[in-house]
Amino acid sequence: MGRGKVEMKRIDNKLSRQATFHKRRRGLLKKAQELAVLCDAHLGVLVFSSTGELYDYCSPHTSWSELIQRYKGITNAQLQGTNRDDDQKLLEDIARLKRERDHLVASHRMMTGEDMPCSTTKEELADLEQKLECALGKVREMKDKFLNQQLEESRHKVSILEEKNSLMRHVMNHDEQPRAVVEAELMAPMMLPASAFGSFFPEAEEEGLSTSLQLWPQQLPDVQDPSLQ
Amino acid sequence: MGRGKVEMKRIDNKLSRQATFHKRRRGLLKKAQELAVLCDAHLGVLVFSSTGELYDYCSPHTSWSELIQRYKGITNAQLQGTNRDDDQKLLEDIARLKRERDHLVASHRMMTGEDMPCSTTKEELADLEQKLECALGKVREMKDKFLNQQLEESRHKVSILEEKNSLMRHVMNHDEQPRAVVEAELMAPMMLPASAFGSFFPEAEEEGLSTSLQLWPQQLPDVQDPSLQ
DNA sequence: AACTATTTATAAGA
DNA sequence: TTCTTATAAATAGTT
Repeated sequence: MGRGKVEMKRIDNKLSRQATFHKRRRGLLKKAQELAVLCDAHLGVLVFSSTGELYDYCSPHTSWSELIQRYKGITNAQLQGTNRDDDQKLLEDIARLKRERDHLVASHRMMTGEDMPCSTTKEELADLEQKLECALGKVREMKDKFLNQQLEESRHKVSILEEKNSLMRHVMNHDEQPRAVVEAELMAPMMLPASAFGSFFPEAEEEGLSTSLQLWPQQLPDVQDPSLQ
Repeated sequence: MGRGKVEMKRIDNKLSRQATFHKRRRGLLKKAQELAVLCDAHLGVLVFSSTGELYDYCSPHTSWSELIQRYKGITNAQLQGTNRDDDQKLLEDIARLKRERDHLVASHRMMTGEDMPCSTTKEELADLEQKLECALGKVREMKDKFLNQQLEESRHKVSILEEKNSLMRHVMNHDEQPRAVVEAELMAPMMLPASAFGSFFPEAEEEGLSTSLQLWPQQLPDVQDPSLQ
């Protein structure tokens, strides 16, 4: 329901992903409350944005703890009917996650050309090469954008300084204005965006956003708990 | 969205209330999964009909227990009936593995230039560029080695065939030797390495080595169990 | 369940 | 963000 059909997969562009998240989250919570009101149902919706913000809705006449207790009651009852072995399930989850992790680590090694599995074929190598070229292009584009931004800001700074400079020269040559006024103006701090020499995305510093990625491209993360290896 | 506007209050008629519940419940769960897929959000929807039936949706990359734990963490609410103490350690392991996994996935996205965190600095971009260049170089080197190997083997094959060919010509022109001997020699299979047109590392095929990476550079792995996503 | 006339939701663009 | 608008989707009332 929009200007075009939309493919049901993760939206690549970060900005439109955020925009869509905002709109659809509101839509979802609205529909949830409509369902609760119209049909007198007990329900809850719990949403975390990718940055970890929490949005939720819980229908009238109930509460999250009640919903969760009912949920536990029903799912446990169902589990009891079949396989009552939660611990086993958790252990399986752990095994699966470890496999996933190992897979990702291996992917990373492959991507960096650090370690290629024996079975790699010619086609896979060509494919990998193409992916790396594409990634490199994107990163260079980003770097370029970044440098241009800094250059522009630096030029802005230069022009401000030149202006002050000429004003100063003028004052020194003619000494016509009351000195106090001129000095006050010269002392005023320059207002430049904080990002002039900081990170690529200035807003990140202001809002205290912090992803788990900051350590990146240094190394793969070390695993903290040896028992998990 | 229907034949008429609908007032936002409990539907009195029981039948239409049930019909609406059925339709809107499906709509809600569908929208929930769309939001999760499109925006990569972690979310859950829990619905109880007035007769107590349970319907729920939980997005990939999370689980109800995880959602509830996060909710608890944020709201500080003392929700009960969630986990037994025994499971606590296992759940912590799972949480840690998930964090690791998310970190790796994010690294991969960064590496492919698909998604760069806001906090990326100039230095990190340059570093990433350098890493990608290095990786690209390694992959190209490997491809080169691979092609050269195939070329060499192909040339070897050519030289063997030429030799046989000249032998044949000789026999046909002079017909001096007993035919049986010549034919036996011509029929012998050519002994070429198995890898001539196979994978880069011939020994893999013989020893049945198989890593979990074969699907690589296509995509990040899909997780098989929705409860783990 | 199916069918549509309508209402809603929302994608894209400003 | 927020508004607008063209369009896709959801669904109310009906069969």
